[in-house]
Amino acid sequence: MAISSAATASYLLTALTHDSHSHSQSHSPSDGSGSGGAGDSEDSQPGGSRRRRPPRQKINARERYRTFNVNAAYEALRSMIPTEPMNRKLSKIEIIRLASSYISHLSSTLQTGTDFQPCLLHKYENDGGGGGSGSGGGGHSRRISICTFCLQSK
DNA sequence: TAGGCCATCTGGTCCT
DNA sequence: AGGACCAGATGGCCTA
Repeated sequence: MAISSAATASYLLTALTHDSHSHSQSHSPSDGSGSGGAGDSEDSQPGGSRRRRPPRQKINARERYRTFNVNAAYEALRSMIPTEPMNRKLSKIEIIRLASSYISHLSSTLQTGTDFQPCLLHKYENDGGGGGSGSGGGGHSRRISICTFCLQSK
């Protein structure tokens, strides 16, 4: 992560628009045979006996740009999740899980009309129905799950 | 050093 | 046909 910068975005865009049919972009994160994959994406084999593969640079650049956009979306989502401290580093899976949990928390806040442990209150209010609010599981267990954001809002 | 996380490459599939 | 999306593979970086 931590790639979010206008410079990176502009680099990715120029890499896309310039078609990148040159090996001179050696300052890029990985222009041809980077860290991953088979690496021999080039069509120039010394022996020349191998079958030529179509140049992948353009496709790779597009994929990099797509990944950049995905990461930008992760950052946008991350910025909406309150954490302590606020700039705490979150992995992608943590962002998704916490965002899901935070949405549930906000939903409970709306339905109960209070911001003091709304998830707990909401659970008690719905206890008669039998269906647990979210969290899934077997449904038979009586475990009380403590909402992270309820704990934070003390 | 092992494990987690990530970026990148790559080939396949679906869509326009 | 070309682009978008996806999942698998791979290697690098960081932390406990």
